Amino acid sequence: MNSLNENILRQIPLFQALDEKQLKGVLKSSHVLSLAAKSSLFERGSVASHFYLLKSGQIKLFCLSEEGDEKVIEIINPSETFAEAIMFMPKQIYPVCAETLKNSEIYSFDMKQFRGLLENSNETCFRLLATMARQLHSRISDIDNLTLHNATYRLVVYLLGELPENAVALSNIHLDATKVIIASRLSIKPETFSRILLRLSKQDLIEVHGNDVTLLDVEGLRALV
Amino acid sequence: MNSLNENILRQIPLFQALDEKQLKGVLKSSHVLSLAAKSSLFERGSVASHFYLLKSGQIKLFCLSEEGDEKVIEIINPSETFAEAIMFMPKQIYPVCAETLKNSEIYSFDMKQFRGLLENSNETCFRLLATMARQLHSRISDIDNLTLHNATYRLVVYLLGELPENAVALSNIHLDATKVIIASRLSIKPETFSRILLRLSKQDLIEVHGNDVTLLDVEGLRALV
DNA sequence: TTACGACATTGATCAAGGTCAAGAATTATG
DNA sequence: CATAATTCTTGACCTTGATCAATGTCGTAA
Repeated sequence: MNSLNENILRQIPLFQALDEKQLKGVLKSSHVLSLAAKSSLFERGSVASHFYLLKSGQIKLFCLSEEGDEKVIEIINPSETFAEAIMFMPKQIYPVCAETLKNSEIYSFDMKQFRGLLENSNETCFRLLATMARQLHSRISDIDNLTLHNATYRLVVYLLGELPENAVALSNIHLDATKVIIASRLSIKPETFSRILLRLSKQDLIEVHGNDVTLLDVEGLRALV
Repeated sequence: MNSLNENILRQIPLFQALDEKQLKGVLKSSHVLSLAAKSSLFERGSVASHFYLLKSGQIKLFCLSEEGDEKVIEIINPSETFAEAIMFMPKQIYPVCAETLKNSEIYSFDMKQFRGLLENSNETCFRLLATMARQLHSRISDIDNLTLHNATYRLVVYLLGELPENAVALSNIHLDATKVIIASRLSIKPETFSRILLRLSKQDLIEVHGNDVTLLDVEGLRALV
């Protein structure tokens, strides 16, 4: 079975507190979208009527300047929901753009309908509050990094953050997006990104092979931040 | 009557949906704090057990770097609540520091107690969701401005944002915080802030007298952004 | 296999804004 | 009112990371 069903929804925190009837309602008002890589899902400023759950693929949420420069706010990976917060914004308008980075399957949910459910599921409200609190914290942390720390710091923090919990010496990290995208997520230009990786390599802190980065000296990296 | 009472709470959106009994509960578990200017209310990383409503005065929420540099995330003015979102963060820890900018009176509310109320007031959940959605949007907009726009742009946007709705030609703006604080809010160094104001003055776009700024040419300013 | 396009690297140069230091202006305080 | 303490401004200089341009690498499709 390829289309959205109850079992899939039950895996997602936001939907876990819904009873069977509510879940059925969500399913009924949901749709599956299949988009090729580099397709737009929504534009900043357009009317927001749905929020989303990524089934497979990858999506970037980003802002554009007048000159066409792009800033990636967030990279969405499978089984993550996004754009839920807009349900409660004063204007029902997407504040960022969304575009697929890979071929993607996306579930969409009707905001109005879901808002209705929330009125009868306090626990789901709590889950949404938790989701939004996490996002808010993450954005504050982004601002902190942008304003109080330099590009190298941000990149090293990113690398260390990609380490699995059970980090051992010589841990390997796979960059699961092009370097241009990751650079933009960190607000670094691709050229600078490349130069920083080179410098860290020369200092024997990391080793880079394409999109695979080996952290040679985790302690040394931690010392930088 | 100087201390917190129902009438004050009923003015604040977050509390408006509570019934009388709930409101009484909130009052019972709340306290009033009086802090002189430049006092710390809480530190980043300390355990968060209360959220706050500013009665009078002014407070800055800010981050500190290892070197002691400061980034003001938000300036809190009277009848604004803050730190509510922490109730729903994975760790009950303040993610920023808070310090008074002026002598301040602050109401504090017990998070645990309020969370309990939320379980029985769906509408209050909705109000909190709306509050947090607004904050999230505001942080995203900050990131957009930081990464895609330069210091002059940010300052001009700030000035235009301070215009009252019914903006007329030659509108006057009062900077209700020291320039150092506003500069930090905009992530600009005080020296640069001062230079930008000077340049805008030379271009006859604004006129500065101490903390009062007259926008001489609103159209011209809008053209810059 | 080549040829094309996207992604990545490297070098040379530049500019925005930061830093440091001195002085002016404003505000608070005894 | 005088003096101290902030806050603000201005000048000279510097640093980070951006920009521009050229070249290299890799994967895909004809």
